[in-house]
Amino acid sequence: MKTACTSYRCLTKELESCAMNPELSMETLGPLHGPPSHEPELLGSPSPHHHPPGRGPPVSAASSAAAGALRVHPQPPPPPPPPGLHHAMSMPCDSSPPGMGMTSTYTTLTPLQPLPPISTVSDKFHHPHAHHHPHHPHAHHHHPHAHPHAHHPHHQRLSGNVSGTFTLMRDERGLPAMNNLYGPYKEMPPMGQSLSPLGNGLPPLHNSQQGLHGYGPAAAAAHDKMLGPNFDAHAAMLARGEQHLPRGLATPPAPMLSHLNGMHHPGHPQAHGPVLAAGRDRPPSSSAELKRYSIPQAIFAQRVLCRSQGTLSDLLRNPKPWSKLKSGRETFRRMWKWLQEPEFQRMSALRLA
DNA sequence: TGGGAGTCAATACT
DNA sequence: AGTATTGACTCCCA
Repeated sequence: MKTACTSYRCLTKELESCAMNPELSMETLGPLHGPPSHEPELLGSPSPHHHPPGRGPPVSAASSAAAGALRVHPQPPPPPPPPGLHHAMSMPCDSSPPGMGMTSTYTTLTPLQPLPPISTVSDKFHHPHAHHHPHHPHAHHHHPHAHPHAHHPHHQRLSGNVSGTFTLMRDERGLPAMNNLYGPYKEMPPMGQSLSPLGNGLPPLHNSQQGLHGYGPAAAAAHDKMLGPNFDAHAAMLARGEQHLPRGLATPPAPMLSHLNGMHHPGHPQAHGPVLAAGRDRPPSSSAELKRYSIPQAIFAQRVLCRSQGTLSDLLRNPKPWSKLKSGRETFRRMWKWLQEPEFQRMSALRLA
């Protein structure tokens, strides 16, 4: 795949240029310094670039798993999103022009539009109309890396305050149709729970507030330590962090989420006390959450993260320390943004598939 | 040029 | 059907 210019990378760049502004504020996020994300978005080009690989013989799972586990290092928390950003996310992947975001969906609920690149979205958040073209949502977009290099311009920061977290919120009411939205996914839990597929592990926080609490100092302390454990974790952190963290602290409590995935990292104490506090009970792992809601990794990966199922699976199982992440941070950002959105939007996004 | 990071797509496994 | 694993590939940086 990636060979030709058709490769998604190439595409990505192009898109990027067009599409978005990624930035998101991760910059704001502090630790993250985010690179500008460039989001790749999808274009759907399914070209078969890839080679046929031959897969080797099966490897023992155990060993693999172990290996994966090792990878994780404790890291500093992902940068929490800037406080202002809340809403940003909407459609991550699509190449829709800026300006359009799921947001519109918000209103209309039209679901299925592909999400525009996060960055884009984020910025756009303000504009509620998303008109995305219907790209094929499914097109495989494979866009590879977000290019870290791109620099982005400044975007404005979003200020919203949507509580991104999983609260169930507003949606409840707003969504009469919720069921529909969720339709595809089996049981939706009662509201109150966190929906995030990612499972932030957080307890149902209803607002980020709660979560944030935890973030305080401990988090800061933890800060460079590890992040996490997982994808979720990162995302979660981002998500939450943003809201309450003092700006100064931009750091989110990374650790908190450690086990989200179900992984425990013994090594890390969860210093994150408070954070966890919220969830002390052990928040569900992301994976668990996904399962809970019956959201397939493939769907989430594609729709929200613009990545392949395998990539998501790997991220969840083998999280890397934030500090080690480079362009891969973009993926987390996406997640973060997604988290920031109102649930129903989140669901809508997923539903596309 | 080599290595690391990130991702994909195929495939194995549940 | 969904998830985990893995080889291959691109891009970036030292």
